[in-house]
Amino acid sequence: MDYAANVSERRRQPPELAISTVIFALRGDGEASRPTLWMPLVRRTRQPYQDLWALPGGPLSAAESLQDAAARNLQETTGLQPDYLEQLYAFGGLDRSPAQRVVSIVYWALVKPDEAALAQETDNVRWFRADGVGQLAFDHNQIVDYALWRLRNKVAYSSIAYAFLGEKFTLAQVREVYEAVLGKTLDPANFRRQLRAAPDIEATDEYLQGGRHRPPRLFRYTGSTGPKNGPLA
Amino acid sequence: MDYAANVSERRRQPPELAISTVIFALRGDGEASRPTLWMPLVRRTRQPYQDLWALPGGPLSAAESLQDAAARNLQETTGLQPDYLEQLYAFGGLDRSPAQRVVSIVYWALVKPDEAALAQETDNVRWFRADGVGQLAFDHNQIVDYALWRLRNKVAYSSIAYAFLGEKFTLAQVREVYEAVLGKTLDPANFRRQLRAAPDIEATDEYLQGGRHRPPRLFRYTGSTGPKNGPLA
DNA sequence: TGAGTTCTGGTCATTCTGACCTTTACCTAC
DNA sequence: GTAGGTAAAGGTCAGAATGACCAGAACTCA
Repeated sequence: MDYAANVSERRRQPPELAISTVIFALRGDGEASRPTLWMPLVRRTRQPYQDLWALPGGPLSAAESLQDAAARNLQETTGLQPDYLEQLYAFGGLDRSPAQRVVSIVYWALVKPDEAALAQETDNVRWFRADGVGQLAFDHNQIVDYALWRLRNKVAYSSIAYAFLGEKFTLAQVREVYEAVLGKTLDPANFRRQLRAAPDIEATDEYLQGGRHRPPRLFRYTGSTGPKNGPLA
Repeated sequence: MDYAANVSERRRQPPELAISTVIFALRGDGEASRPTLWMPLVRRTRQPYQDLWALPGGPLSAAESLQDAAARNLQETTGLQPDYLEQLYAFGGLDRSPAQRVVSIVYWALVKPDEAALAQETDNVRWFRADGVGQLAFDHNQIVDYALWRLRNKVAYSSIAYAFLGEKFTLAQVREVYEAVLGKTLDPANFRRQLRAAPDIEATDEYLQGGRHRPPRLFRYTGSTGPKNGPLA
């Protein structure tokens, strides 16, 4: 009965529009192991779901595009300005939020290591491993799962891996991105062969010093960054 | 000045939420040639863009999910109940509609030939070739282009082609779907080899009679229909 | 009966892929 | 300084997948 009352109550008001973003970055775990996927979350300071962690987001201002709203909100809540920002999905189930019905248009973003290092951790903003976020507010666990699914798919057929890397990188670093995202190890020699055949990866004449082994050559990505499959491209 | 006034006017009101759908079906062109992609459009009976053709759509009712809203609206405007219905994109540019700002969550659908044959053509609903829709209302040309892009991509790596076909079909009919969508001819023998290697295509012991050539065997698709990559799957 | 059509199965060369090996070049420990 | 460890870098090899093409089978129509 309470449920039916809630439903008919909601029926009177138009759904509210909100923007949220799932942000991915690659971070070295400890010192020894390989880098893994991380994402920043914000703590809810109000009901509902007070004190639970949630995706950064907020209402859509009337005078900005969806993408602009996502970028601005990201900047305000986490201080991040990602190089890669793309629409993920519009979530509009009836019971996503207990009181007012909310339709969330969710974006997903990839940030480079230097950008991720700048991001301040505050009491209400904390980075989590993507595979260990715990229970989140609203349906945000479902959203994170879907974003991970999209990321894993897209990394396999697209060139988004370089959105995780700086201007110059070794081929082993590219491989670490793939390994972290796909969750499996790849043969270094075969991986290298494929990348050397790719048209938009250019060898520099610099080498990365400091490892306890033969110094690897640095490469540069000359393809276009950012999402290329949107309706605007 | 007028423009600035419009913008500040819009700024006061929250954006309106609407649902639209791009519907694809395969139809035999004339008699001789191959089937091509078609889509139903509805005539605008009000301003803005009165008398122009537009995608079927309407406002989001407060008590139904996005997908349900798309399916219901589709049924009401075109009489169609597609087997395949998937979210395409959320369009939220500032100037999509001249007066009130509208955020449209767009779905795309694939219908089988028997379903498409049922669809009534009225004065305000007409089928168009997908590559010759002319000028549409709002930003619907851009939306159609994007839907076509998605369809062409997805047909290449997914099994959505069978959403265009009935229960039993010849391998040549499957090839015609690919050829119509991709816009190029495919080698019949090589195409057949690939389909025979696919796990979820099953040969029946029936043959299609009536052609002026050797009767082709009928096959059945045993995989799951409908979108499988959504956040709910 | 022969011509025309598509169905169906096959060959062949090329490319792509995964598994694995060898040499190179650095670092560190002795 | 020398030996051993490590990853870089390039290569081989067999099997799978792909594209181009050929030939017989099975129907209809003239």
